[in-house]
Amino acid sequence: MDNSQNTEVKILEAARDVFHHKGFNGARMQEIADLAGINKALLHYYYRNKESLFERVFNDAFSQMACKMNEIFLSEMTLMSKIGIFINFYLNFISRHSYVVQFIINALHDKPEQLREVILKQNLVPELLLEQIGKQLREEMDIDTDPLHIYVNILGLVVFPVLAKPLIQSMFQIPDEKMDVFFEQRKKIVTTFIANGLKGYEKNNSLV
Amino acid sequence: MDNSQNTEVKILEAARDVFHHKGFNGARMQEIADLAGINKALLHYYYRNKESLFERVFNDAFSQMACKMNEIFLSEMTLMSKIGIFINFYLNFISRHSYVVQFIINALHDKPEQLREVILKQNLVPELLLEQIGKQLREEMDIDTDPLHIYVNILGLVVFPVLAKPLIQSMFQIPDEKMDVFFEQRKKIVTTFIANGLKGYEKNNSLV
DNA sequence: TATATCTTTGACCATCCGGTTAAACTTAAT
DNA sequence: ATTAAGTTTAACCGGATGGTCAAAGATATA
Repeated sequence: MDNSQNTEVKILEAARDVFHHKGFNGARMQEIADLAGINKALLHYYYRNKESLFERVFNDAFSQMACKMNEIFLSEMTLMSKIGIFINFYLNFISRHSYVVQFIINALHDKPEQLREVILKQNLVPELLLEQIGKQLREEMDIDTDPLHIYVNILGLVVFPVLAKPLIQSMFQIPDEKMDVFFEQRKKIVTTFIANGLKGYEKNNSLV
Repeated sequence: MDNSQNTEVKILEAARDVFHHKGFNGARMQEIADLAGINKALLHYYYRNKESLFERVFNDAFSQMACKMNEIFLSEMTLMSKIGIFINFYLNFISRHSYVVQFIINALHDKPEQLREVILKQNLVPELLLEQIGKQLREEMDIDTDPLHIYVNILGLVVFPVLAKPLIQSMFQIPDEKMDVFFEQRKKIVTTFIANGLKGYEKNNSLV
């Protein structure tokens, strides 16, 4: 029994590594088995097939990200504090797990219907999150606009550079060390950029 | 001769479609041949192997995007005009070619070294672009900050929602029609968000 | 018409890859 | 000790896939 749990953990960790880095089509069951230090048949003993293993990995990755966002944006703080914390947490987190977001986005791009079910099973109620952001925009900053746009703006400023890191590096020939500095700088840069960007939506200046 | 040019075009169009939608690992040479209406062996007659065909498709996609960006940001206009035009052009363009950016980003993520060479062969001098943006920030808006951050901010606000479209739709259960509206709204939203965000970088307020 | 070159095809090959099977091993309960 | 259930393995299978080859068809040249 003890050993079996251990095996499952090893499988999950190996599958996570391989799927995150190579996606569904690029991943090989053999490679996952090798990385977990087990037989390929044992992989199919624990997970019926590649798809079910992939779904499990996706579920874990997605819930991890979504829960953290919920935790931050549904907590008891100023909206601007939340945004600051989110930016810092996220830019730190992805310096170590830069592929997770791309993995999620690609997975959802490849099999939208299949994974939509996986997402819905998690009962995350993300509408609450938007409601909460909308409420705080109104009450704390006198801004009455679609909170989804604001949320997407924040995500875009934080997440995009991570997704596009290889693109940016290739285009502008930036070495790895300078990219670390770049991401560290963004913590401040993005925070003030958002703070100032929001001022455009104040009530007498609203777009909607 | 005439027919051979025709064949090459058909191959390129088919390869583009398949690679853009399914990536390198998801694409099948047979599918490309079928879509082009030719034999699979003929594919290898024109392009030695999958990799070389992929490189060609990547090169075309990348140069198309990069040239358009260069064209806009190196033209003779106010920086804010350029940004406005870029936002409008881009949000229109990707409503029809939503997968191109993701294709480029994924390709560069999968084979950074290999494709870096492809990029360098194009002699795009993107440093000029940053220089030009930096100059206009200084002269037109009295902003003295790293133009790369600004450029990435703009790209993030415009490109990220496109990349994350399936993610956003799944999370918030937004139907296709509403997403069209959403992207149309962003033209205004992003423009003012950037305009206001930039104000935070005015000289006596600079971060660097 | 004969010849050389370029284009296209059908058939084929080696390998990879997801998945299966039957048997062996381990463990805990009786 | 026997049995039953859970765990692990080696060997194997069938189909998919990237790639090749020799020959046939088309085209232009002399």
